[in-house]
Amino acid sequence: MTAHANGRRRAPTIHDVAREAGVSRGTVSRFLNGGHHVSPAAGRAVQAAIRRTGYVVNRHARSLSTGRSDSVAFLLTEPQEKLFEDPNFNVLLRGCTENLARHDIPLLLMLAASDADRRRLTRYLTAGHVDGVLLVSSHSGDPVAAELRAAGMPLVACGKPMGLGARVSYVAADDRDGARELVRHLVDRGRRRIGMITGPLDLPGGTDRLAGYREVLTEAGLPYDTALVAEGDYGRASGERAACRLLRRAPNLDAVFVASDLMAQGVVNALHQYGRSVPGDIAVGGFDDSPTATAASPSRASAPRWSVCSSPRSPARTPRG
Amino acid sequence: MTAHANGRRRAPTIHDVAREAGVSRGTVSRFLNGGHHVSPAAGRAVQAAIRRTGYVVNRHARSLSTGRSDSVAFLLTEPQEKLFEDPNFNVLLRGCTENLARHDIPLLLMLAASDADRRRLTRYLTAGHVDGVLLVSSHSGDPVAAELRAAGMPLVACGKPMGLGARVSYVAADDRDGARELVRHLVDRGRRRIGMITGPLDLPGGTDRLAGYREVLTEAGLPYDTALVAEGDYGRASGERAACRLLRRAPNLDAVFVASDLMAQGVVNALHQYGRSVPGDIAVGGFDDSPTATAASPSRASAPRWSVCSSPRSPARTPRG
DNA sequence: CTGAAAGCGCTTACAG
DNA sequence: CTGAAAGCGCTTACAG
Repeated sequence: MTAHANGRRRAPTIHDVAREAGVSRGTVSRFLNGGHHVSPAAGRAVQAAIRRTGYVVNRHARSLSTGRSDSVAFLLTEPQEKLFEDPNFNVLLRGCTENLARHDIPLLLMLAASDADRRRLTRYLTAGHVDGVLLVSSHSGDPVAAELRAAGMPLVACGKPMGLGARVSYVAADDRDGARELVRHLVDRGRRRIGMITGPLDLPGGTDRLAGYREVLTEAGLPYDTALVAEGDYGRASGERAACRLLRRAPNLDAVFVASDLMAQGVVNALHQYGRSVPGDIAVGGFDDSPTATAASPSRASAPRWSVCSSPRSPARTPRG
Repeated sequence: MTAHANGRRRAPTIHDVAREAGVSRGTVSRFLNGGHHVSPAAGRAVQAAIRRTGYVVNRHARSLSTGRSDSVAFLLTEPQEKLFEDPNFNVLLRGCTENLARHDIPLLLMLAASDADRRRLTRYLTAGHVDGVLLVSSHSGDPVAAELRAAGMPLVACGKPMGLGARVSYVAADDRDGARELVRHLVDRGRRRIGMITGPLDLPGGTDRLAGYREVLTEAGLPYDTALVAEGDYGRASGERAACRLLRRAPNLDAVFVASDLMAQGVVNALHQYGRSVPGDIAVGGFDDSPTATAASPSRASAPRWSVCSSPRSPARTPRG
């Protein structure tokens, strides 16, 4: 008696359930929405009727009536190759999907590559088609965040959004401390000439991880030598290039802290090409704790911690709130 | 005058547009749906009114009325770690999202890990919440395909679904020919002891790529030696293990055709550990043409072709069809 | 606790 | 070409 989508049999509605249960549609609806003000007997009747008819709520009708969409957007505002290449992205996407599914909230995946996309999507999102937005972007000056914020759209950013007048809630890795842990690990293993390949230094992930690195060196009584530091962009290729620069400037390197696992892969490639063994000659530590890293040939050493920061103005709230 | 989602100002409706344009709601709606039976003058008036009011269609209302949802599900029915690790997955996901966006069709991402998930999602999907399903799963005996098919849900599978009573449309790589190209390339480069690491041999991706490999060897007058063939599961780790087996059985190997880029990474790792240079001592060719591969240290050699196969019973159709 | 009824915003025959 | 009106399936005050 299941309802078939493409309509052989008309899908059962709340009306059918009501008739079957011998109650009014209002009662069925109340049962569906928490069962408040529904007698136990009526509740049982409705439940049975739902089972018999194979009723499934029509979400469009519900949304029209309530004004909620009961869905959330996962918005990528990027030159997307970067993010799709990033193993963190998958972890994030999976985690969001799974947890929303638990609340019966579908995840709409949206990509904004061009400015035209950005405008179109901002319009779409603020038109009430979703109840909230998870914003994922690597460059944190993203205008979309500000626009969505201005339109009053509930929003959580992944990564600390910089230079944003209106503050937004965000979730980010504890960059400084994660870096500290990893560099500390290298020091404890006896490494003394520890280089670093940073992320872009105009982003918190770049500066904060560098800060953690410097701190630990200082604490360990090791010199901070700028010849040992090179900047990358988190991509694999940039890691490879940065490693070459580092090797030229400091051939006696015995370890490198790399600000992303993806760059770390490039670093390992480069070191192999230069005939250095890893970690024999040079230890390599990558930031991210990504699946890629845990599976990579020299196994991982780090596990960054995560912290949730809610801005005072816009506390994280559930879409259903 | 933009409509704000969380309701400071009530979002403008078709009604507001009609009033503003001096026409009826029916005319506005007709304009919105292709502009048939709308005079040029009325069309202009409506267009202007839409701009002035900042009107955006309420999709829930539209869906309730039309019975269409104008959305498509991207369904992953897997032990998901596997797929999320697979670089092909991202390519697929991005391509689908981008192309659907062009038709204003949002992509709902859904993951089915457990059987409970599978039941829940099948129910959700067949309840008419989406117009069609893109089914992504690696083991092709997936029961979900059959269920969705039986419920009359428009469906396209990624990869050839095996052993499915009801045939479904699918899109798949041209496994045999892609393999042929790559192995031919290795032969042309003068390699003579070419090994292969296959995918699971109970799937077309496993058997067909192996078939392509055998064919080219035969054509090139090279012997087919089972000692040179090992089976993997497409994962990185399995590539590493298979490479070790191969090296033990055939130390004089001078090339390996690997049935996935991910396994190929594992192979390269293993070869390095055994002190073999790549591609100096041993050439490695991976199937997939994934970003990972194109960026990897020994650069790529292959580019599999794609073929679209529509089953006779269920021709691929657009959700709007 | 329960029912009758209005209303959410749109589309679509149906008359003109 | 255009308007008036019914209808999509649900929720939610409002009376009882």
